[in-house]
Amino acid sequence: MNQISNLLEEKGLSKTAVRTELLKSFFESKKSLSIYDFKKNPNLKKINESSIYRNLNRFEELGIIHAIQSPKGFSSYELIEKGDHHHHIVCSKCKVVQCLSACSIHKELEKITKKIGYLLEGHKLELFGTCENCQ
Amino acid sequence: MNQISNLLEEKGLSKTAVRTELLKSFFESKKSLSIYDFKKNPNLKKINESSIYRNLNRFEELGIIHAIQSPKGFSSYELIEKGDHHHHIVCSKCKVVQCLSACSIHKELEKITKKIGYLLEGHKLELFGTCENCQ
DNA sequence: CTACCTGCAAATATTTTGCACAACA
DNA sequence: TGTTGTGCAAAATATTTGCAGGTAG
Repeated sequence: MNQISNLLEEKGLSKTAVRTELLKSFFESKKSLSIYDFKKNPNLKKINESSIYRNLNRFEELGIIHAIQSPKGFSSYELIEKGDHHHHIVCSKCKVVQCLSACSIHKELEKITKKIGYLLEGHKLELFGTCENCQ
Repeated sequence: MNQISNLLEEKGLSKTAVRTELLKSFFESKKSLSIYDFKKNPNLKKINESSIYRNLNRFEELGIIHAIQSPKGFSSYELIEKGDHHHHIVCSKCKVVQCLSACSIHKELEKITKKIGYLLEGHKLELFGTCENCQ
């Protein structure tokens, strides 16, 4: 809980029930969370949606979380953590999203880009395929 | 144009004005297209949005295009292309975009995804770095 | 002719905004 | 006490659906 108070203070946000509950969700579940996850959470289900959206947008501006678009067309959010860089594969049929194990291609890409004089800083990779169930 | 007729026939779709115009857009512009691009296109701007959405969904089910979610929260679509597949690197400073030589990672990604039961159909990779001049 | 396709209008889903009241510092 | 946050209702944006008439094969 101290972690949450500190984070809010560091970012210059006042400590409110909504923000505390939202951040608690993020710290407790390491996966990405959407408005639907918050609406299922008993501690959050009676909080107004606009407050949730407003706070998520604020957290995003302050670099606490970042938004990713789910293939079904709504936003999900996850804590910005340094280090755990990895990618996702999306099933073309059922749209389920699965994490791949830690990214192993960066070194290889670095070699390719060095050849043409570039200094590689980052990359973004999205995979599309068919999952086991849908094949 | 024959390319479009053939594709429609191959997929068992009747040839209509809407489908022809949509596919023409995809073949002409190799970048991903959204509903906004179609509404700007003079040949498509008077076509009803629901027809566009219905056909895009159909094309997607049939494996002609795939949807990607734009970070702004709407869908964009692009042709699923066999063959001339390659990636781009964008310079963080001057924003110049350079093509990389033909993509060499697909086989490797296939191995990774096969391990978790997925049949890989495609991938999208964007690189960010600093070009020779800007370093 | 008959099945499929399209336009229109309405419904649904997701997110944002304005305003009045409430809580924080 | 004054600024900032929240709930509510309505608006804005993105997409889907039902139905009635039109078109392709």
